[in-house]
Amino acid sequence: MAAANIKEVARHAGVSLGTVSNVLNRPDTVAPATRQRVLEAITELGYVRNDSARQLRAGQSRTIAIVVLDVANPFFTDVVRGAEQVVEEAGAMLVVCNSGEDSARERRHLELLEEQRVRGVLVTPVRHGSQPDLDRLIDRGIPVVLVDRGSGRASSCSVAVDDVLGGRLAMEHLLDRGHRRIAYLGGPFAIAQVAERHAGAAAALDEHGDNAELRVATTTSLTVAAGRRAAEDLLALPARQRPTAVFCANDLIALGVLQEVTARGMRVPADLAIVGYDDIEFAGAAAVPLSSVRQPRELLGRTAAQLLLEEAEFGGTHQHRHVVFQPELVVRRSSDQQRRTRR
Amino acid sequence: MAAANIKEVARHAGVSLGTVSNVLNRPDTVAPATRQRVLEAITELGYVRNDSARQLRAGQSRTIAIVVLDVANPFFTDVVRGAEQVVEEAGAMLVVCNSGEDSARERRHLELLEEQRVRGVLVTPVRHGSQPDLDRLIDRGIPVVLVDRGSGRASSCSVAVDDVLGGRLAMEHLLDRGHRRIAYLGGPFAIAQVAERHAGAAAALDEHGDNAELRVATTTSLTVAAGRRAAEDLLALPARQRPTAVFCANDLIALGVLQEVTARGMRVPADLAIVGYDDIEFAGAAAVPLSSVRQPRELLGRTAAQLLLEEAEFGGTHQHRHVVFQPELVVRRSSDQQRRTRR
DNA sequence: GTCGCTGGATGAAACGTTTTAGGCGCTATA
DNA sequence: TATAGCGCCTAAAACGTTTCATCCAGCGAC
Repeated sequence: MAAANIKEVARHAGVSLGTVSNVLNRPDTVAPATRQRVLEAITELGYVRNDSARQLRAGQSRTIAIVVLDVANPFFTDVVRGAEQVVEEAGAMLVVCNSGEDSARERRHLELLEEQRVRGVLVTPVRHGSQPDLDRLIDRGIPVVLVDRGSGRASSCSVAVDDVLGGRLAMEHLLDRGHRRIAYLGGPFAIAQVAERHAGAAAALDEHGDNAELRVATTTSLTVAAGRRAAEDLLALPARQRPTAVFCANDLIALGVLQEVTARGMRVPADLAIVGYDDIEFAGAAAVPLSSVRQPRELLGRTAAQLLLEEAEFGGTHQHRHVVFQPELVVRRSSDQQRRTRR
Repeated sequence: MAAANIKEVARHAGVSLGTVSNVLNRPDTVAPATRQRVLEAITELGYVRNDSARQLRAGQSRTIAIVVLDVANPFFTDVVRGAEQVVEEAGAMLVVCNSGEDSARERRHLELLEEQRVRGVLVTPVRHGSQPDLDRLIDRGIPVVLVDRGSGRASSCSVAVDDVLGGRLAMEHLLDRGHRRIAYLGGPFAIAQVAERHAGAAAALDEHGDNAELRVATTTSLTVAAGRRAAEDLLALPARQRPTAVFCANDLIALGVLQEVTARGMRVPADLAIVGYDDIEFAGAAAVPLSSVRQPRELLGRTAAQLLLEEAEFGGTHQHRHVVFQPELVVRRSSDQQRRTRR
């Protein structure tokens, strides 16, 4: 009932407190008979180790945290699963924190994690640019790995997918299919991924998009609901100005657009082509199967966790690394139709 | 760099260690001038409270855990978000653990959480029936709330949606649309929800299903992939035995079935009607919009968290409660077609 | 018989907080 | 002038581990 402590176990087994600790942590250094007695006392009293005390003494915990932009986004849940595998193999525990694309919540989480002396943090930051919160952690000696986010930072590892390339692939595809009025939907632009995918798209337009235009519609978040709202705005445009294709910063937005647009009786891709990003599991199963830029999600999580564990273990000699994966465009029906170009 | 502790802060500010603690915890009891000096010392040294020590002293942590069957399932991510709201308002921290429908992992998580002396646990258990792991926690005085899981247990609160009713609604709907060969897809049956939704379906069949039959196909998990596999098996049946409708234990399975079945050229709902469960956000956006049994997901999470906090606060006088919400059938195209009954 | 070694156990220090019992100087009250 | 009360602060104990320096008994080697 009341949590028994190691001292009571010791008394009960007729040994010293240090011996019980040895049974727990270095069982081979204690004589079999004694060990047996101690183990019996443990089960009899229902003793459970007090992790706070252990950590206090150790100065460090065995948990690793991952701070994601949105737990409900299938992209991140897959990243989490990847990280989980690696972390659990290493005997540590992964705690998942949700920033909800909100800097303040992100900071709050990082502070709490710092108080808990976590062994390391995987994080997809809400804003790019200077990140005092992260620097604090790093100064403190807590390893940080940026997830889905490249970085020139010399102070941490990062694992990313080339978002500029991803944006470029999507855009080239749409141009290739004959689209000339194209919209980019995503936001907020403070999120690096949003900005970089746009940059890629813009670059592709510069290079191959003779007389094509890219309209940008900023959303407040990367969710299905935000996608629906963005689609409404799009549909409110006079037909002649309305884009014939949209490239969305992620699949949730794309699915939102798809829902809204088909609900209003437009055909996809004939009236509006759509390309998403992430290739989440639901993209291929959508009303109109969604073209999307695929990222190796679980691999991203696994790699990030590996880098983190490595840094946590060999803090001194550790060399920061920046891993970049290549995205891949998956063309499905939502954009797979040639458009006759009107001149 | 090296984590400064409260003692150094005290020395730096020229006060005693207890005073620093007071500044941190009861700022109003210390004179403004002193408080100021201490706060300056804190920022100057970059002091961050050590949570392990705090907890050790307090005997309890301020974190609450939620153990879900599958972090990647949108149903659970919504439950998590609901719980998160409430927990954060209360100034606590929510950690999300994933059992992955695996009892061993569930146990491992519960053990770790017990070691951490969490303030409480929200859990959707992998198996129903007796749960020694949970009983252990409760014996220890750690409040447990069962989520999405009713219970006759007098030893904990629970928050659930009436799964038997949900199964019944789905089944009555399919019978009403004229189906006579119906399959139930879901598994493993050790998961209470799976068993109860089936029970509801079976009951409805008993009552209204003159000469109709319910075939059960057990899946190994509640995922899209499992749904696809189940659909393959279904399609392997000779046409005359093949069900004309399936009721799936959750939407992920239903989406898997939908994908596989349409890929093989069958029409939904004409050749096969589908009803899912949970009404996740992606259900309505599917290739064929999916009929589904809707559950109040966020509300479930919020309510569970509220009950937990209440129990954690008023442990002594707390009366366990069992909240049950009503599900609601949402009919969409995947099942909305009358079938001419052949006699 | 002495010495050194070894396997096994012990006792105490240390980790960084929070809390409690007091102490000190001052003011208001009797 | 004593006393009580108050505001502010201090010193020390306690939380439950882990670890490290010791200690002890037994034993083989010389």
